[in-house]
Amino acid sequence: MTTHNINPDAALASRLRASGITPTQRRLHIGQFLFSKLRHLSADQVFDQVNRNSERVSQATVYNTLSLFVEKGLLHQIVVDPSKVFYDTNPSKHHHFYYVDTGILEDIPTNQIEINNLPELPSDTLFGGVNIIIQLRKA
Amino acid sequence: MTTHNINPDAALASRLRASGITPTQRRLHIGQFLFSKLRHLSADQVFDQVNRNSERVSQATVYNTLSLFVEKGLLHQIVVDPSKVFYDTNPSKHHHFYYVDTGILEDIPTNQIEINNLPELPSDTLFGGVNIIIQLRKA
DNA sequence: GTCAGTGCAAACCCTTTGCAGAAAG
DNA sequence: CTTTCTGCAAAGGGTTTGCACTGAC
Repeated sequence: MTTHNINPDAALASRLRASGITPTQRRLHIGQFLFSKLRHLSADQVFDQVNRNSERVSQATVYNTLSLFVEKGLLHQIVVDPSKVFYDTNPSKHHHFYYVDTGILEDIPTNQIEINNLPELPSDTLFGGVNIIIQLRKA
Repeated sequence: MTTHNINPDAALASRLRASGITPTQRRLHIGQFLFSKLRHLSADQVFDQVNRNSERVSQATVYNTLSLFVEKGLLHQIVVDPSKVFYDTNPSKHHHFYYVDTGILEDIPTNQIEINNLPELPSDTLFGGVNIIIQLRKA
């Protein structure tokens, strides 16, 4: 069967193409790493991990690729504070716990949280999303 | 009456002392400007405004003072994204609208918004606050 | 007089950019 | 072959820091 393909790169390549991204070697390599599980990583962490093995990817390419993936909707960028920016591979709508002491960001399962009495939006405006980050500290 | 004082600096000085801040000239000057009304300003905007008249305050002092005021609870720091950090003089608990197109941050009145089904916090953690920023775009 | 606060300029961190060489199609 | 991508290193923006001077008390 021609549509069956056991090469994970091929699957990812299709996914990238479907999002309008040319599947280059570097992007496939970064993508394989990112999308192998749900993650919350900084650009720096991605850079380190992606250069663990023989493969070599520059900082510029890591930044460019992450921005591109965000722009095309494959990743979400989560800003905790100016020096804490994470890239989240969980594609579903959800919010986050941020552990202040450890600097770890964690998903809050989608539908647990619920916002009521959302104020009326000012006229001539459209809802563009909500970011909710719940900060947690050691007990 | 000895406790009556029409000098606004004196009132602010007491306020700063009450928060454990030595009321220096620079801090009073920055404080007078900030606390004269509800504001959402970047460090840069504070620097500009505070240097409008004869008074001269360095960048370092503006940054130090803003951090000190945040640490002592007189201001809140609102992070929209890494290059959009605001200092909010509204002391009450509230959330924000962020106008993506204009870069303006605006308060959502305190009690309008309501979060339900807050998930149980992981064990050994304390609630450390929630940040909610609702992004708005032009209709 | 002592300790904290301030200004200046340099240092910093993270991210972006310019440009020449490499890869995609 | 043409266009897009990539690496390198330099530049950029916003914030912090080191140090000598000034001000608070």
